[in-house]
Amino acid sequence: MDKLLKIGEVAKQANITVETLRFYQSEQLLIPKMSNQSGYRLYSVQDQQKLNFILHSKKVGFSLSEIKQLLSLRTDKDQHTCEEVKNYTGDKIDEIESKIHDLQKMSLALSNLHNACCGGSESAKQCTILNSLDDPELFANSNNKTLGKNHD
Amino acid sequence: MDKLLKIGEVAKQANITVETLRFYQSEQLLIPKMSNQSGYRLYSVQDQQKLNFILHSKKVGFSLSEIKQLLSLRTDKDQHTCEEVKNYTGDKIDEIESKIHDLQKMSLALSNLHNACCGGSESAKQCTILNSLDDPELFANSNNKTLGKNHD
DNA sequence: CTTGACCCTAAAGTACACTATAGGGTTTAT
DNA sequence: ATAAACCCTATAGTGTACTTTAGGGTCAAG
Ligand SMILES: [Zn+2]
Ligand SMILES: [Zn+2]
Ligand SMILES: [Zn+2]
Ligand SMILES: [Zn+2]
Repeated sequence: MDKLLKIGEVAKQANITVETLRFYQSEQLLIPKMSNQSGYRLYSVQDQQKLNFILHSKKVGFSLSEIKQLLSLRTDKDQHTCEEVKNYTGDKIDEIESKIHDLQKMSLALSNLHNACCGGSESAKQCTILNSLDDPELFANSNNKTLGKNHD
Repeated sequence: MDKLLKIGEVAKQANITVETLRFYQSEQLLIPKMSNQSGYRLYSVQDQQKLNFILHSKKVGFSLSEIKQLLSLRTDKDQHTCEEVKNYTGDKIDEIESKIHDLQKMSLALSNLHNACCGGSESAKQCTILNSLDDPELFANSNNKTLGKNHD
């Protein structure tokens, strides 16, 4: 019933290498059970969910040691007080909200560039609308200026 | 009129070290003008905005080489066609939206933990509500389960 | 019963993003 | 005019997160 996958199958599904999975084990991030007749690693569905969390967290800029702490909130509850859990999660939530905010600004700035550009095969140097936003949009603290379309 | 700051002042404002700024120059990411009487680096307001963009982009998981490409959209327009610009920005926007999505899931999962935990000084092992969410919330593909409050 | 695809450990090597060190010039304030 | 506080270059070293190498076991298919 509890489907266990071997390292190669997990790696393939997650689009990472088996070496990365062994590395995560050596770092105590994701510890599968080991088959005691073959010595092979066997990953449960929960292990695969955990791996998903690791990969998504990495993508948005968390380090492996931060991810380890996040995972330990669930796994090592008895090592923390409720106060610690509450403070830590509160701080992380703030951090995440700030990342979301930064990403929304970047998305807006790039959308302005994207919408302004005609997408044709000529040099973007000629793209006057692209030229017209020559100071701010891509940078932080940008304002929400909307632009028209097309060249010249 | 154009206020130029020395490296130490810029570093202090951005809360990074002068070595990092010199490193960014060596990587062609942020190239200030050099005073030709003292040989000191002089950073313009635009340079500082650029630095802001670099720092915010880094925070959300972009590598220095990705950031360099993003910056080059504005700086080296003549080296790209409109088509390239449009495709590149389109792809980056998708990537950013996906990061936002992941962060929103993490935020929700951590908020559930945060709201469930009483914040008291006892071991979180005792925190039955924290115990009750013992499989999914923190992990990817989580669903939006809302929890009550308090211990026992 | 062997061959190929897969798995194992241990240890060395690599890419990225800094960080520190050595040796020296510039500015500013007393 | 001299000393603290700042700046410079060049180069070596560090931490993180893998990646590769070397030398073997395991397992399903033919
Ligand atoms: Zn264009
Ligand atoms: Zn165009
Ligand atoms: Zn609690
Ligand atoms: Zn509690």
